[in-house]
Amino acid sequence: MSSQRRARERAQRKEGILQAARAAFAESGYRRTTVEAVAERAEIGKGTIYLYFESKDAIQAELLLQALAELQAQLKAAGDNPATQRPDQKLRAMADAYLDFAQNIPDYFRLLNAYDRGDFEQGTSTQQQERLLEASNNALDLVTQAIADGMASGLFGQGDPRKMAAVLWGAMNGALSLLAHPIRRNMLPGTDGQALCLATVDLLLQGLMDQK
Amino acid sequence: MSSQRRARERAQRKEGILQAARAAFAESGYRRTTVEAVAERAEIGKGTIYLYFESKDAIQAELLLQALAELQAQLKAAGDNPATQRPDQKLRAMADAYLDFAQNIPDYFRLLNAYDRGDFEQGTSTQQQERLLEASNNALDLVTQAIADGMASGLFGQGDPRKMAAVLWGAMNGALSLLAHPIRRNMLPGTDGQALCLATVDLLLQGLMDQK
Amino acid sequence: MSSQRRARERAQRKEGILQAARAAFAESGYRRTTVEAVAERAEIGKGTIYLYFESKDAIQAELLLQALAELQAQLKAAGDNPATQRPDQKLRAMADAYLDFAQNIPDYFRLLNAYDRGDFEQGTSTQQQERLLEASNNALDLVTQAIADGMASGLFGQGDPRKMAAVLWGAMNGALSLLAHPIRRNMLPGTDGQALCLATVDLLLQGLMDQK
Amino acid sequence: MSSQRRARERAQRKEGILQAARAAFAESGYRRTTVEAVAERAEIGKGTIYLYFESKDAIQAELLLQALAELQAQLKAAGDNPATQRPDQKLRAMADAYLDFAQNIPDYFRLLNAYDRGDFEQGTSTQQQERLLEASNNALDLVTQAIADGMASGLFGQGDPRKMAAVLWGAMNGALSLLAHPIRRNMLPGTDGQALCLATVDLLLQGLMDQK
DNA sequence: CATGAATGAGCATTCATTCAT
DNA sequence: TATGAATGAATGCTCATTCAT
Repeated sequence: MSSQRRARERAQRKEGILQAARAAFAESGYRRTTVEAVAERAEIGKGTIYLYFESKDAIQAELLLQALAELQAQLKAAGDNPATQRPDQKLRAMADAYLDFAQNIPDYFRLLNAYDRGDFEQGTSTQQQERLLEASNNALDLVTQAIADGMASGLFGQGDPRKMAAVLWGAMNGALSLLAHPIRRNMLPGTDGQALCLATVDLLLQGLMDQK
Repeated sequence: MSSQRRARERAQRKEGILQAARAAFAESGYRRTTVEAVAERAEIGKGTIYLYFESKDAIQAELLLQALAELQAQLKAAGDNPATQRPDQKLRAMADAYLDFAQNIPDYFRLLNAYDRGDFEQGTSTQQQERLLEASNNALDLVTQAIADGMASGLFGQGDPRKMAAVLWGAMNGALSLLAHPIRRNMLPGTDGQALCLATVDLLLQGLMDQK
Repeated sequence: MSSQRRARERAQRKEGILQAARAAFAESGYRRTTVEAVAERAEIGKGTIYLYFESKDAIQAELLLQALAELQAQLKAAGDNPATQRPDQKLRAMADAYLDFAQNIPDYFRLLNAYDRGDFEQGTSTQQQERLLEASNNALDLVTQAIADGMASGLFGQGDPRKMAAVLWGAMNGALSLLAHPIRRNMLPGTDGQALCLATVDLLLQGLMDQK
Repeated sequence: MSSQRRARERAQRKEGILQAARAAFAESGYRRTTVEAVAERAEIGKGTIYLYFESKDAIQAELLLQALAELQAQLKAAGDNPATQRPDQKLRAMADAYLDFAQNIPDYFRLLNAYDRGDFEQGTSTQQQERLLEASNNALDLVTQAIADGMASGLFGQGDPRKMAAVLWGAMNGALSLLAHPIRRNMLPGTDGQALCLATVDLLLQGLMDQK
C-alpha cells in the first residue's frame, strides 16, 4: 500500500527535522537558533517545518521526549544485564550507560540538562511534563532499586537509597557538564569527561561500600 | 582631589548597574531581560548604561568576574582558617563555603554555571577569558592543594589530586543544580539542595579516605 | 459525446468550488479564508482548485458575477410580473425582491457590498469589470424604467429617474447594511433589517408620489 | 517648562502617526496596510510607532474614536444652531453636517462604515466598544429627538421616531457609499455623492411630512 | 485530471544600540 | 555627564501558489 510508504516518508522527514534541530540547538542554543536555520540544515523550506510541527517549542519538546526515552532504554538495558548481578556492578553498569549516552548523543544530554535548568517551562504542555516526569522517575527508580538492594544485602551502608541515587545522578551530571566546555577542559589537561566521570563513580561507590 | 571623588562615584554607579543587572538576570534570565529593565532597576536612564559598559554582554561578563572573585575569596577564607588543619576538615570547610556561596548568592552561582555551559562565548573578550581562567584555576588550586596534602600525609589514598579536586567540584555543581528546578525537587521529597550536597561531600570524602 | 459529459462535469466541479468558497468567505471573510479551507469544504484537493481558477481572487470575482446575475434575474422577474402594473407597485415588488435577495442569499449580498466598497480592485480583470458594470447597469435600468414610467404617467413628480433609482438603491443598501452588525442591532431594539428596509421604501415611495 | 513642550511634541508625533495610518488605511485597507507603510508615511522608523501605540489594532481603535467624536461634535453643532428651529430644518442641517463630514473627512467616514460592517471585532477592547456604542447612541439620539419634535408638532406623520432616525441614517450611508467607488460613479454620470445624498434627504423629508 | 507536500515572500512585534539635546 | 526617543535588524509563523507523482 502506498499509504504505508507515505507514512514512512512522513516519519523520515519528521525525524530529519528533529535531527537538524538537535544539531542546531546544540550548536547555538535554543534561543539563538532560528527556525530558518533548522530548515536550512534539514535542507527544506521554512514553511515545511510547520507541516510537521506546531511550533519551534514543539520541536524542542519532542526532542526532549526522544532523549529521555533513549536514556531510559539504555539504563534499563544496562541494569537488566544478567551478567551484572551485584548491586555495585549494576550501578557501575548503569553509570557506564549514562556516560555512553552523554558521550555518544551529547546533544540529547545537553537537552536534558537544559530542561533540568528550567530553560523552557513554557514550551512543554502539561501532558508532556507528566510524561517527562514519569520517564525521569522511572530512570531514577532503576538506580534507587539497585542501591536499596545493596543496602539490604549489607554490601552498602544504611541510608536513604533514593537520596543516594540522586547523589549519583547529580555527581555524574556535574562531572559530565564540567568538561563540556573547552575552557574547563584546558584547566584539566590529561583528563577527559570519561575519566572524570569514572573517577567520580569510583569514589562514590567506594564511599557507599565503606560506609558500614 | 575632585578626580578621586569622580572616580569613586563612577565606580559606585558602575556597581549599581551590575547589581541591578544581576537581580534582573536572575529573575528573568539573560535573554528575557531588556537593557531598559536593568536601567529601571538601577534607577538611571537607558543610555547611561552605555557610558559604563560596551554592551549588554559586557555587563554579564563583568558580573562573571565578580562572581568568580567572590567565590575565590570565600574558598580562600575557608581554607585558610587555622582552626581546620586536617586536609579532610579543610575540604569540608571549603565545600561548606561553596554551598554557602551557592545558597547565599544564587545569582552568582547560576551565572558561573551558565558560563560553564558556554552560554555566552561571544560576550567575553579574550582578555576577560584569561582573567576568568586564571581565577578559576586559583580556586581549583586551593582544593587541589588540600587534597595533595591529604595524600602526602597518608590520610587519603594515592591519586591525581587535581582530578580529585575536579571530581569534588563537578559533583557539588551537579548536586546543587539538580534541585534548582521545581520539577526535580518534586521527585525528591524531603531532600533539599543542602542535604543532597552534604551527602555528596560525605560520600566523596568517605571514598577518598577509605581508598588507601 | 463524452466531451459533453466532460464539459458538464467540469462545470459542476467549478460550481462546487464556487459554492464552497461562498460559504467560506461568508463565514470567515475573504482574507481569513484559506484556499485550503475552500478545498476542504468542496471535498477536493487544494491543488485542484487551481485547475479551475487562476487564483483566489479569481474565485471571488466569479462569485461576484454570479451574484449580480442572480440579482438581475430576480429583479427582472419581479418587474415583469403582470400582476403589478402600476409603477409604484413595480418598484415595491422590485424592492421586495432585493430584500428577499439580501435575506435569502446574504453571502451574495455581502459580496456585492464588498465590491462596491472597492475591497478587491486587484482581483478583477478588465474584462470582468466590464461584465460587472454591464450587469449592474441592467439591474439599475430596470428600476430607472419603472420610475420613468411613473413620472411619465404623472404618478410621481418630475425629476431625473436614474438619480431616483440610485437613491432607492443606495437607501436600501444602507438600511440592510445598518443592521448587519450586532452592535447596531442592539441600538435599535425591536427593529430588524426587514422592517427598516420596508420603512425606508415606504417613505421614499411616499416622497416620490407626493412630490408633484 | 520643558515637560510641557515634551508633552506637546509627543502628542504631535502621535497625531502624525494617526493621520499617516488614516491615509494608509483609506488607501489600501486595514489588512493590506503594513505597519512599515504607516511608518514610512509618517516619516519615522517602524519601531517608533510602538513607542506610541500598543499595536496596529490600537491605532485603528484610536482612529475610530476620533472619527466618532468628530462626527458627534459636528452633528451637535448643526442641531444646536438657533437659526434652524423647525424640526425639518434641523434634520436637514444635520444631514448636511453628515454629508460634510463624509466629504471632508472621507477616511473617517470609511472607518466608521468599516466598523459597522464588523471588520475589526478583535481590535477593540470592551471598554472601547462601550465608548463607541455610547457615542453612536448620542449621535442617533440627536436625530431621533428632532424627528420626535416634528411628530409632536404635527409637522411629521406619526410613527416610531427612532426607527425613522435609523432610516435616515441608513439611507444616507447608502447614498454616500454608493458613489465612493469609481465604478459606481461611472454608472451615474452627472451625479455625485452630494447630489445623491441631498436627493435622498429631500425624498425622505418629503415622505415624512406628507405622511399625515 | 487530481493531489497535497513543499515553498518562501510577507508581516507584526521586540529590543540592543545610537545620538541629539 | 545623563537621557530616552528613535531606529531597523531579526524572528516565528501564515498561506497563496507550484509541481512532482
